[in-house]
Amino acid sequence: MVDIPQVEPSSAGRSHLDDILEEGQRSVRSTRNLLSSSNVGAVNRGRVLQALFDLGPTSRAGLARYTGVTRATISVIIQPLIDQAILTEGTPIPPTEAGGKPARPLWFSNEAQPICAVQLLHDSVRSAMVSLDGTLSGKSEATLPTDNAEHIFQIITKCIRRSLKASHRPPLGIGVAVVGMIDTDRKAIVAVNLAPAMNGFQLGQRLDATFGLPVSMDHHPRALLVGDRWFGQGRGRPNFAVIQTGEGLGGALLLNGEVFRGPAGAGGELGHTLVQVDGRPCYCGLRGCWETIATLSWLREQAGLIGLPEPHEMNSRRLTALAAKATPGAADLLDRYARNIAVGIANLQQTMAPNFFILHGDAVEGGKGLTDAIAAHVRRIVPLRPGGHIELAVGDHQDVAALRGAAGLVLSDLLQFVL
Amino acid sequence: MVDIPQVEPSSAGRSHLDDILEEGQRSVRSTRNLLSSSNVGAVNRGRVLQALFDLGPTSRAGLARYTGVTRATISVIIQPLIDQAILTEGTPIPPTEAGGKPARPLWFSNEAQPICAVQLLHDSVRSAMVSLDGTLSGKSEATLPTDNAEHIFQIITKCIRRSLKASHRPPLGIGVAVVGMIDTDRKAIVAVNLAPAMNGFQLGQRLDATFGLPVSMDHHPRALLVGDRWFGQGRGRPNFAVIQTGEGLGGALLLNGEVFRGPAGAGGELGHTLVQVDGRPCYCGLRGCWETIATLSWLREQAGLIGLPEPHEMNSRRLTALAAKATPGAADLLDRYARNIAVGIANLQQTMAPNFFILHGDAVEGGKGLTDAIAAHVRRIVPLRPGGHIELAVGDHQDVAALRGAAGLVLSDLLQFVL
DNA sequence: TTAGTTTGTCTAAGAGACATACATACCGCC
DNA sequence: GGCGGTATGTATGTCTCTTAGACAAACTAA
Repeated sequence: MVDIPQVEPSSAGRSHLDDILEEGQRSVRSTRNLLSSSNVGAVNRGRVLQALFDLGPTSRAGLARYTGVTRATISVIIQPLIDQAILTEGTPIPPTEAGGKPARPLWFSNEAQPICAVQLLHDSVRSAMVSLDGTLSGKSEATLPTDNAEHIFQIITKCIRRSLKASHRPPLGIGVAVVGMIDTDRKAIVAVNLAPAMNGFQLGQRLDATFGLPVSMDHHPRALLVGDRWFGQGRGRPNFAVIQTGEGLGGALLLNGEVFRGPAGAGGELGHTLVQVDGRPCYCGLRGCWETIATLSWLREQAGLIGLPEPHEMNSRRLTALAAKATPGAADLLDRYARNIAVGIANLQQTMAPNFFILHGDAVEGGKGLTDAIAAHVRRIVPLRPGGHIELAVGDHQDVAALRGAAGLVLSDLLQFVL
Repeated sequence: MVDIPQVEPSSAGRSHLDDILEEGQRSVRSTRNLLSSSNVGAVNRGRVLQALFDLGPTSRAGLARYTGVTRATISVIIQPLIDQAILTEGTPIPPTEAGGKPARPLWFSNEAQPICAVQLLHDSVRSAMVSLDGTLSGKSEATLPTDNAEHIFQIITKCIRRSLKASHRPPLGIGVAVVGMIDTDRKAIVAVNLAPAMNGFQLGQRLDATFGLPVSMDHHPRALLVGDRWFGQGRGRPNFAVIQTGEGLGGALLLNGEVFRGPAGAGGELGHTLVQVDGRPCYCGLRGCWETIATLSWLREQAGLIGLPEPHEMNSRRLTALAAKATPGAADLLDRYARNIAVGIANLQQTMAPNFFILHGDAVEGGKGLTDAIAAHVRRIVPLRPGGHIELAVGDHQDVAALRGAAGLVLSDLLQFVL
């Protein structure tokens, strides 16, 4: 276990939205602290913004209906946000046949500050600016060395600087999605497979110090989750899960409108849940982890066993194509792969009942056929119960999803008005 | 699947605490509704009461420090609760060496209303009155017929009436712990094993109509969870899990201070998570459910296979005794049993990282030896990570725990001021 | 006796949502 | 064109509730 000293984060370079929402976060986060009248303002501002995100462009009256308050209240909350060019009024929408004054929809201003999104892999880093409606710009990418953490950090900051140039406004913050294990409390890297030089590196604190911006950081599946929550299929949903397949396996959960994070950001380590007691050995040292039967390495091994062509480069896309061409054994292997993936999803459904799953990673490449097969296996495994209709969906393309996810981390932190 | 029509619950016979806290629950529950100053009062009242629960008897000043507000605020919140005889002041506590005015500790009044707790099993019903400090009185029990739901309901109400006589004050509500599958939205029974007559019965609505009291209802593991949260080992903890073993397997989770309930109360169906793909057939129709390797029926079968005496009556207590007497095979079987139980706990830890587990049911009878063995297996299976120290504890005796749990359901509903 | 400390209460001020009334802007219809 | 109906957005006084600060009460230690 890597020893990680705790450091005070700087708070320089704060943005408008920051200042507005800060108060609401600090004390309201803890269940034991009482609410004060002044917190209410910050909390409600956050909720109105979240409602706007979930509904899309909406009039004051619409927001009032949705949030259960009077139109006057919404006006008071919205006005300063308009004054600060965070929101703008769109062109009035003609009323329905019933008549009435045209509604003036509110939405995030083009002038609003963007978010700097970073995706950190074991051998490369990618970054971009993400606007509040999910548009990417200023994409940048770099290969990472393996020698030492300082050198790696230099490359990362260079990459970020290139992206920052794409925006003439200072960003709201920097969101980092890391493919590896993270300590979300300390915003530090615990362990990245294949890149041991980064283990224990306080990336969050260093980025904060370098750019003077608030940093939000989490591991890859959780970033995909918040990306889908703000910009994708999960928009407006209070409960869903993200499952990422491919070389590894990961998951993340949104429960009752909140991103689930265990202590120090633990939880969601689905890849190493046991699905086969005394099963195949896993690289983690145990036997029968879900990873041993639902990743690409399993698929490649099986493809080799049944003599499919180029088994070492097998993946969902190729296997689906082979099955479509009626290659002997391909359809059967595809179904077994679907079943193996379904096992972990079913276990998660039994445990936490999110009811809605968004797939990311390799399995997405298998298309609707694979997705439907997985869904069918899940439904077969999970006994039906009231309110338990299970749906599977497919996430955005990996590249976009990851960066939007990193941006979503910042949004979640900013709007984390809880309750 | 049983079809369950929805019915409006009556709201007759409301109590003081009810009225006080009602407002805070209704609109604050949903994250999309905004807060109002008047909500703040209800929410804070709930939080102060929760703080008092978690801390034990505490002065106004102590509560103020804990909750981060001024003493004046606590006084304002507390005063009406004292006036209504929900709280009382205890004898003053002498100050420390530093001097100062003696603190007057606050605690729940003996005059405070109790809670009616009911435990419903497939063949019997038990009830009691539970005071706010967890004391049980007026215990009552009855065997249930199997013929039809109305008859069963009559017996249940008779049992409850006997318990109600033990209290001269009207209770805050009726809490029901059901050994079976529950729809918590509709407070209806979905399915009780071995008692199909009750399937689909709207128990909550009927009890409400009969007694004019608010009814809180949930399945057994979740009742144990809230029981431990209010009256047991989980007191004051924001995250922990309850695992119940024995004839069946169940679990429940407290996450970030809130009882986890999926849609319609789903979730925590740990017994039928897969831990052995293509494993032993389970009565649910699938193969390799956790239940197939970690319940008493597995233990009895294995005991028979290795020739232990009276295998059909084997349980943790007897097996532990046999192992202590160095009976051949007993210690080995006990360890395998511990390992099998640990598998499900480890999977839950990997998925949700509650870090603290309270065992209930048969495994408790195995004493510290079995508990330690389970803990050791869990720690072996789960890779260590920051903030991930795993602890196991043993719950109260089954009878007390279940009824306190049922009472805890009412408390949770009343104080459900969410974050 | 005096200074220091902690508890608990009182009062004025401030934040913020709510109810209500009102102006604005559109529809359909006579 | 005028009129009732309907929906949006704004202005005003009221209500709830926390906060800050002052103060009395009760105790310790020198």
